[in-house]
Amino acid sequence: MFRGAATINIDAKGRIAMPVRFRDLFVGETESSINPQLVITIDTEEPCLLIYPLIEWDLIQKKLEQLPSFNPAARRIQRLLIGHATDLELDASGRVLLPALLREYAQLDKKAILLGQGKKIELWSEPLWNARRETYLQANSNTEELPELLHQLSL
Amino acid sequence: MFRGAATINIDAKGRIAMPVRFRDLFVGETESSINPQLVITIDTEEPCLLIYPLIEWDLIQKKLEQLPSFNPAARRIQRLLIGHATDLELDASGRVLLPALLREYAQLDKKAILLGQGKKIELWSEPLWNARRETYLQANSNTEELPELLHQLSL
DNA sequence: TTGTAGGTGGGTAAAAGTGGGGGAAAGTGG
DNA sequence: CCACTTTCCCCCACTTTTACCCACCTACAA
Repeated sequence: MFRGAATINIDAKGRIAMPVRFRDLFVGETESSINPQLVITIDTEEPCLLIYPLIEWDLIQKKLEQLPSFNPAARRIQRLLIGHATDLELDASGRVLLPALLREYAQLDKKAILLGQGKKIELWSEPLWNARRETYLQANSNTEELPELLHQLSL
Repeated sequence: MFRGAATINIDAKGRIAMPVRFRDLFVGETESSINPQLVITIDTEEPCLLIYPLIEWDLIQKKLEQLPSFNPAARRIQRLLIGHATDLELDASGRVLLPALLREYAQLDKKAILLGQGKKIELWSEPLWNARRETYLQANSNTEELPELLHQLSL
């Protein structure tokens, strides 16, 4: 289960080093490869990237493929998510090369933030995340907009 | 169950020593580690931090992850709470290093207050807590604003 | 006073993160 | 099919961070 934030640098080649505490959660269960395997794709609602362990992504893609083909919203989600999903492997020193297209989508250059989010990790450009975080913090929960589920939640 | 307040110092490295009477409540039940394990994250409504025993936090994170992914209010809570949640372990002398990002969020420097709050402990910067406490004390409960549940409460 | 336990400060070795050179592999064009 | 270019992977070296350890201080009780 992923959680927590980490600031990371993207090097001149467009690589990121996965923090150690996240690495174990990517362990590849395929016999073909020893290295941890992951899938990276875009978030359709925010300018950030989503990183899943390969096993998790497979389940999600299956669910996505079962959506009705003639529903436009479903097609949108399928094309965006599955269409941008890229297989990656951590190299010997725990790094991956981010595809140029995805790097561009999330406006990643030098400084970035990894946000653990349960089944996945989100990858944000640092300035974009800081801005997002600010607006989140200033908006004290509008309780009227919250789903019923949240009302029952006691932290 | 946590209760009561404790004043503590933050040392030059950003560490706090967990008071002994709180330590037992963090006992790690994982086989991987002997040391007490805890999770620390931010409070979304106040500039303070929340400290949970790992076991408790896992339950909360599970509930948070079940919220619908396409609901903005749910995403906000997930990103803020799970995104800032960090695993920590008490070291041999019962101390933990507070992540720099969280220290900054709660404006912690030298003097701090730990507030036992049932399932969790709150960590406040001392001046911020004193100010908060003042406003709480001056605002004698406006009984008309109290939710129905509170009216039925007999102390 | 002395012993013990909780709290504090800081040195240091090990681990994690970062940058970059060079060779292999893949892709491209003639 | 070969030559050339470009991408990317592996490796090494350096810097920074962090976990671990030890020593001391202080308060309280025997």
